[in-house]
Amino acid sequence: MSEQKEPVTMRSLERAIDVLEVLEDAGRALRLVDIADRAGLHVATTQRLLGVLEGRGRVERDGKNYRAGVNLIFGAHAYLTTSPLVAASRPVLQELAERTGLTASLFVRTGAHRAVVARVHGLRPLRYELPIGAKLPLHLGAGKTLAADLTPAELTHLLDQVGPMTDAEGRTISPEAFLADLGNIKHQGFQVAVNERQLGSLSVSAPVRSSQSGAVVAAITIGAASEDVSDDEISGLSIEVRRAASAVIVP
Amino acid sequence: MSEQKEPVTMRSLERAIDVLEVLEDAGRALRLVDIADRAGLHVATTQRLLGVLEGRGRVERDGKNYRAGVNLIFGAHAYLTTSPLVAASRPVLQELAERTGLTASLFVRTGAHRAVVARVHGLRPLRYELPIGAKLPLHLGAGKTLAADLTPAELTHLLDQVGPMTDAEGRTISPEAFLADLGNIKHQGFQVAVNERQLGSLSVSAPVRSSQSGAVVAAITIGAASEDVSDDEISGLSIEVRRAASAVIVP
DNA sequence: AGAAGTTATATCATCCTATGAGAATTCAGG
DNA sequence: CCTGAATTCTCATAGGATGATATAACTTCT
Repeated sequence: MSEQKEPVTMRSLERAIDVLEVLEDAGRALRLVDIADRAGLHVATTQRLLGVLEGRGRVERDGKNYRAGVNLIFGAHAYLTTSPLVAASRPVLQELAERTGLTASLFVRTGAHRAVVARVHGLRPLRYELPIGAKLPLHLGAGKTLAADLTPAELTHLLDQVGPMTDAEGRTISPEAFLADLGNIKHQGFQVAVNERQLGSLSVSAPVRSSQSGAVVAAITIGAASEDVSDDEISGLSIEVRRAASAVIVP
Repeated sequence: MSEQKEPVTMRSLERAIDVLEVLEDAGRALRLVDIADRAGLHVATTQRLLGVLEGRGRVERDGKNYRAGVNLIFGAHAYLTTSPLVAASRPVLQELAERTGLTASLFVRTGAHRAVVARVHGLRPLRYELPIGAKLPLHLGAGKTLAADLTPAELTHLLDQVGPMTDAEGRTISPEAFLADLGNIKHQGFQVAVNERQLGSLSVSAPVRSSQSGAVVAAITIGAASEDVSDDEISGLSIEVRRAASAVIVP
């Protein structure tokens, strides 16, 4: 097997995206050398790329510090307003938030991470803010629901991409424990996470599947402060979440 | 004058951005030829660019239809969390929304358009949704507050970039009327707009200026349903908005 | 259904453009 | 003020992006 037709490639464009990803992941303004360094590019090349991106409003700078530019906002808007998945999920999240009173979210996997792409607050909002567009790991909370569907090969690849995994309490998660967890989640069809990504909070997640391929394309999650939810409420919540997840029809 | 040092340029990257902009402005999935057409590129070139962008999760496709991809969301998140302007404005918008009970927004100009980059709802929320990332014209509503600071040369350029201008009621706005409006706004230091972009709604805007250059870098606006605000309330609101706009300290 | 017209995908020789070394300049900080 | 580091600029070269062309897959007619 594997007569993999090699993917299309364009060096300059790939590199421009590398630069953007550096800025996106940095979370703060960076100087030229830092960007060049992190992207693994020559300084002159990096400068040229940044120059073009700046000219197009996709990068901004204050003096010598570069950061993400305003025009990047239109891409996100376009994604959110044209994605069939997001459109199909919105009413479902709405109803889920109403029925449970909790905050309902939709996560999408992208590479070795996941993104929050939709969110509806319930009556008891969480005290921490998790804005649309946040990039989160796959080994914590709802992430595992997304990871559970990966092939062994993809999992191996993921494991050495992310390096050592830890939870909110700083404890190390061994690859074995992680894989065992994924197995359980896959078997159960949903997942409960307590104090994983965020201390004092709890989440219940279930996978959203493509109606034709059956592949997991997203996860629906409800989140709450640990103290707001008793142990015996959880099974009821898991039913709600699973129902919601399967109510999303995505082609 | 005009010893303009010509800007850095990289054909392939510029074209990739052109393609992205086409998708961002389309508001729906497009087919290959349409994209090539709108971007003014050869089909083969467009296909190659889309292939790379898709490989990087910045474009997605269902069959033959291309649309914006998930990974674009991280760029917006990065902009919103690292822009000093947005950070400085947030608490001000918060207070403005509380004091007036109306929805307070921050707009930034980019080229011949403006973007909603921050928004805080007051007690009486508007009935139409204007999500973060929406791209709006400069000739309506708060747009004019941003346009008022442009140089004559930039205005001329703007005018033939946008073509014929109309308002929410479909009436044509002549360039002369537009320029006259800008003059008034510049002179007054704030702006009231009724039924301009959205029928039945009203907005009051004021410019946010850079503390060193004095240039207009953004606009703060409060919006309301026309019926919720009486004529004599408006001058009070304009004071609030101007105070808010000048309370934003941006380097 | 079948044909004509579109659209998408694949291939490849050519020329143009991105590249990175290097020099010049500006900046930071001791 | 001086020194090392970071940024900006220039340019020859190699290597990659380009688009004409060809083939295949879809649409849309009659």
